[in-house]
Amino acid sequence: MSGVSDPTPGPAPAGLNTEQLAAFFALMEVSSLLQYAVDEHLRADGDLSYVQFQILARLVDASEGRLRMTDLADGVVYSRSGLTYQAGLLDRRGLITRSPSPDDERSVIVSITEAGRDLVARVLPGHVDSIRRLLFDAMSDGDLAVLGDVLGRVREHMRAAPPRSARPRAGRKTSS
Amino acid sequence: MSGVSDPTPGPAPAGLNTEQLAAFFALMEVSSLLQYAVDEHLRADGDLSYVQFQILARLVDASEGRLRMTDLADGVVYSRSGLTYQAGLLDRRGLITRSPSPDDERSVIVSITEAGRDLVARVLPGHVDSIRRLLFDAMSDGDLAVLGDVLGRVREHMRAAPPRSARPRAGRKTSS
DNA sequence: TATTGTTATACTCTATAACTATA
DNA sequence: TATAGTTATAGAGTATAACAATA
Repeated sequence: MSGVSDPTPGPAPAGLNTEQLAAFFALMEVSSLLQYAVDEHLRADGDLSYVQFQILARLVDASEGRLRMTDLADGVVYSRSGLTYQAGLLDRRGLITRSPSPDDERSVIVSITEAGRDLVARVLPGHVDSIRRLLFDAMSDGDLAVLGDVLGRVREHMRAAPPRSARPRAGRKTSS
Repeated sequence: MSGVSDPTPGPAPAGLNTEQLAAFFALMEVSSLLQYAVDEHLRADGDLSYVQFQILARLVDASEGRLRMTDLADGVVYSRSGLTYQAGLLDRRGLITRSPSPDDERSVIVSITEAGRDLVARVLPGHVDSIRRLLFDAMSDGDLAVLGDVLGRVREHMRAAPPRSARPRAGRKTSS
């Protein structure tokens, strides 16, 4: 990576040092492999993409297994149309249902069905297992503590300066 | 995340503990946000996807800016057809050229062009900058050292038990 | 027979814009 | 006017399988 990491000789003024570069590439590769493995497991075990699993998992954890579309979209990165697409797929499979909200006629309440809960329950052990095998079997308790701490702080930092909300096309007021 | 992290009361026999779960989610979110931001920058600055940038960056670092298709495919996760697709895009834009290898008539040598090098050079500062701002501005030197160390070990662990090479359809001998 | 790479094809996913309906 | 959601549509990306050519 010499060419990219250090395109010009010298003290590399505004670039990343070797250590930073290595950490960045390690992070990208680890997350990529993890993403790939998790996706494959969910697909094989329950014919679910990671996104679909996330939606279901969110609903499982939600009060009474119900959330508005907008609340789901806020968690999963997607555009609203993307969520509608995924919700359509899950709905068609009987894993969720959608109904108009009594409080706000514009809103749609997404509810997880029994079949949805069952599927999550069926898929979860293998999901968790693959994460443990790939990720946590390679680190000590101390590693875990530090990793969680650092990544937690980085996440807060990133959320504070959201990369994707930079151009709020419609909505996402700065609460001003 | 109580429902997912702890579906049944008790000592959670084969599951992940709270700390592991938090670390996992932090990792997934951080890498997702980072991926998103980096992708957006590369797209805006040079009309490149991250994959395309990776291909070009690899070529820049390669001896004389040349690599075989297979070598490129080994680094970038893609299927061969996927690489052919991406190479076609880069070729069309004059960022790379492809020519038959003199050594092995089956192989194709991919070479980065001057335009390709220029584009990488033009895009690199912003790329590096966004990584630093998002990732490294939120951590101390000590954090960086530990993060790099842990992730490096995890990466080795994952490479040792490759998730995607589990089903080598054609190729990828275990060198036995 | 194994390897390298391309092509054709189908499919999944995502994003944009236009649209409806309610607040 | 702003918000919630859907639809239509187009585009990028990926995977599979069939294929040709060379080792």
